[in-house]
Amino acid sequence: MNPLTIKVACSNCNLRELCMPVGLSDDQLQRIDDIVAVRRKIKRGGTLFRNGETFTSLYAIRTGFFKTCVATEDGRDQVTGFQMAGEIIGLDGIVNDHHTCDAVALEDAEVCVMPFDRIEELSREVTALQHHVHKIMSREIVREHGVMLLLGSMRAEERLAAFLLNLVQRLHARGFSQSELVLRMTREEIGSYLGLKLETVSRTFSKFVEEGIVEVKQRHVRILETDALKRIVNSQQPCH
Amino acid sequence: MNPLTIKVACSNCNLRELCMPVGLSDDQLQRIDDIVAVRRKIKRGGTLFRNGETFTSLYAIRTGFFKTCVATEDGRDQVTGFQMAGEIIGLDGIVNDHHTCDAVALEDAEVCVMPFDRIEELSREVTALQHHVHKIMSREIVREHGVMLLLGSMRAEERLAAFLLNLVQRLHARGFSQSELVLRMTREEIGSYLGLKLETVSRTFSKFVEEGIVEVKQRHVRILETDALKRIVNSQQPCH
DNA sequence: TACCGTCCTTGACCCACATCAATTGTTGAT
DNA sequence: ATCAACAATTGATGTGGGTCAAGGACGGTA
Repeated sequence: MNPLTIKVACSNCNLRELCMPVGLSDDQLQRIDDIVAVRRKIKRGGTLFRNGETFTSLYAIRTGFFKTCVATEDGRDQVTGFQMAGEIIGLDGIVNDHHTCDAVALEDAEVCVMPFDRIEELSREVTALQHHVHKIMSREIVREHGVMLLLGSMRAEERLAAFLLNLVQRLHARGFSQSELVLRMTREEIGSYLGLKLETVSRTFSKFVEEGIVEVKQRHVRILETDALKRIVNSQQPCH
Repeated sequence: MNPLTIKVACSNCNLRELCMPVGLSDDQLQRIDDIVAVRRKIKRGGTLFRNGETFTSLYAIRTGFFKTCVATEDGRDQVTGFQMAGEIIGLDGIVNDHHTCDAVALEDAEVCVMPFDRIEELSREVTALQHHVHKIMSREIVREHGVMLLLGSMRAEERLAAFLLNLVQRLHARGFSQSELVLRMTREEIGSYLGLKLETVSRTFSKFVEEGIVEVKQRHVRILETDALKRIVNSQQPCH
């Protein structure tokens, strides 16, 4: 259940500026260190938590890549997000003390386990942490607004373009290329996230390739024309 | 800008159990009273806040009905939610100190203005309030997961059925009928929320009427067969 | 090197919903 | 009471993306 666990600290973590508030004193940083009880490794395909499981902690992704997905009783499921290093998952569990989605590792991953009662305790004392927690939750709400806009009003090409731009932008913020990326998820998972079938995702990739906007070799994607993707996203061409 | 404002208190508000944590001491309740600086009235069609405006406060709806919507640069917009008495809006503004959506009153409304810095201040001292704030934000995240599932994987009938069930359920929790409701929004707004065109919403209503599941007279809806709606929601009938 | 399972691509066909258009019902202002 | 503006319904037609099906590419394993 709880395979490899390692004791560690945030204060010297290179992802600190992504997970934690900035401008903390040494003393405050020290206390936050104590929140991260342990790290936990998840193998590719393994789950960090599942729908229905008791909520105890938030998780900061240290390495690896996750998807979160919700399901209906009748078996359909929907990918609600893809998360990468420095991002926080588990927020869904706070309301009812139970998780309402699954978090699945798309590659071998490692997360920092942050017991939520400890977070609440400390954020009563460290104002910057308190505000940071609020911001993280608000950011998730705003992100989901964007997904709703995408699902509710965009065409297939716009969705995929927006998806690619979002991914490279986040990767770039982590020091990776602005134009090249390796998809960690299948076409089907992309499709689920974007409200499309995997065939449509594949066809849309092919279309972008034909138009010289991207190069695609399986999961390796190189963006040749970022501007073209941006133009596609807000083109509003429900034509006729 | 700030039309009618009235000084009031939560402690004797009949919506208390919807907005506020339960089981507070008189002392704590007293202090929470002080958070709600003023109330504010919004006329039908007016906006509580707009995309881009500086974020200062969360708002608890006392009376009336709101929609929130986001927009793309190219003019499309997407209704992200409908909010009724006892619900909290404005959470989107926390991340960047600016609102990222519009909140529009669909009927004359009144909200309690809760300055967010005061909320943070007091929730450092009142644990129950702190936890309550976290729950409210988490609830919104979970709600949006549900909308993503709806937009990403449901058919028109399922979407409308889910929408109606969700509305009556929330109205019922506020003491209204389980089977009868008055829609405060247009077909177009419903469509925007559900990722459908207004004609499709209208046709789907008509279909439900033909099947004897509901009665519809303009915005008055009477649900005759709740179970039928429930069956439609998780029918997973992408046919054969 | 061969085999297998998984993932991806592509083509042919079809349908749910969008689009376009005409009409009617409702509300509110004068 | 009349009119204008808006909201809702309904029909005819079109199309974007779903569905079904076949084959190809790749990675892991023996």
